Amino acid sequence: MGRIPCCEKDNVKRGQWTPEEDNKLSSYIAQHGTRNWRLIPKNAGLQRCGKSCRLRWTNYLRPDLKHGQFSDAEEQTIVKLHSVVGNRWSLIAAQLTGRTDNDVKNHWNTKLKKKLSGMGIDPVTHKPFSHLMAEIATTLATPQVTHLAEAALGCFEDEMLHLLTKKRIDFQLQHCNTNVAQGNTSSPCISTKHDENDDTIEKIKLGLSRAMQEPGMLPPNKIWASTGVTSPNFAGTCNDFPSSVNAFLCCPSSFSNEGALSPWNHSMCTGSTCTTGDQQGRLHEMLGNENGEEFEGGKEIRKVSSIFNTDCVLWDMPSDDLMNPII
DNA sequence: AACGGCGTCAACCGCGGAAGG
DNA sequence: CCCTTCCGCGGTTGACGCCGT
Repeated sequence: MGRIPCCEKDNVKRGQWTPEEDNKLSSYIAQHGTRNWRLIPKNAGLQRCGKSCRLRWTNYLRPDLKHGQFSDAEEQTIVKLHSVVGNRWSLIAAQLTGRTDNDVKNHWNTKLKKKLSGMGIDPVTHKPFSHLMAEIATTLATPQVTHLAEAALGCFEDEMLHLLTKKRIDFQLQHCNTNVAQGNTSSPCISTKHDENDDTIEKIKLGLSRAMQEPGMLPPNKIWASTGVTSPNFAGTCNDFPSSVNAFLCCPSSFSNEGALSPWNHSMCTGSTCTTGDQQGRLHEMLGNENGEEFEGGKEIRKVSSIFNTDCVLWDMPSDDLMNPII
C-alpha cells in the first residue's frame, strides 16, 4: 500500500545544500537542461533525490530568480491576487517576476497574513472581521442574534473596540494625562476607560441585534452560485447590510451594484486607494480578456472587471485609524 | 553569558493531475 | 481504459538567527 517513494531515502542526502552541490547541479543543468529530474542527481553526481534537486533549482538556483525583500508593489499584487485565487501560490508567483511559489507562500505566511490581521482584515476571506461577524449573524434567527453578538464579540472584540473607541480612548487618555499633569489625581482614568469599553460592547450588541431584525438583511451570495464557482470566500456588498452595521463595515458609494460583481472589493481597496493602472493591466492579463470574463484558461468564469474599483476606502474611517495601515 | 521564544525561510512530504506505454 | 511514472503544487517541518529577559 501507499505510494512508491520518489527515491531511496537511505542513499540520499537531505537537509541544507552545500555550495559544491549547488555548483554540480547548476553546471549539469546548464549543460543538459532540466529533463527527467529523477536522472539528474545520478548523472550530476549528487546524492540527492530528484525532487530535492528540482526544488533547489526552481526555488534557489535558477538564474532568473530575484532574491531579497518584496517591494510594496509586489506585496499589493500578492494580496490582491490572493483575494481572487486564494492559496494558489504558483499562479500568484507567475505574476511576479523572479519570485517562486515558495517565496510567495513564505512571505504570505510570515508577513502579509499578519499585516492583514493587524488591519482587522481576515486574511482568508479578505473581509473585515466585523463584516464576517455580521455575515454570520444574517444566517441566524432573531432570538439567537444576541447570543451570537456576545460570542462574536469574544472573537473580534479587540478589532471592533479599536475601531469604535480609538478616538474616544485617545481623547480620554489625553484628558486623563492633562488632569494628572494639573495635579488632579481624583480623575478615575482606568475605570472610566473600562466602563466606556463595556458601554461600547453593549452598543455594538444592541446595534447588531437591531441590524438583524431589519428586512432585506441576507446578503446576495448568489454571485458565486450562479457562476458555478465554489468559493468559501463569499462576501456580500456594503449596501446589503443595514446602516447600523454599515457604519463600521463598509466602503462608501463606490460599492454600487456593479461593484457587487466582485466580492473582493474590500481587499482590493486595502488602505486609502486601490490598484494602480499598470497593476490592473497585469491582473487583467492574468485573469482574462479585456471584458474580464475569462479566468484561468476558462476553467472558472466570472466577471472580474469590477475588482479594480478606485477611490474607495476600506472603512468609513480615515486609514490612519486602522491598527496597522501598511498598505 | 545563557536561555527561551519567536520569526524567517529553505527544504521536505504527500497528494493530485498529466503524460505515456 | 488502466497502470505506472513523473512533475508540480500546497501544506508543513525544521534549522537557524535574532532578540528580549
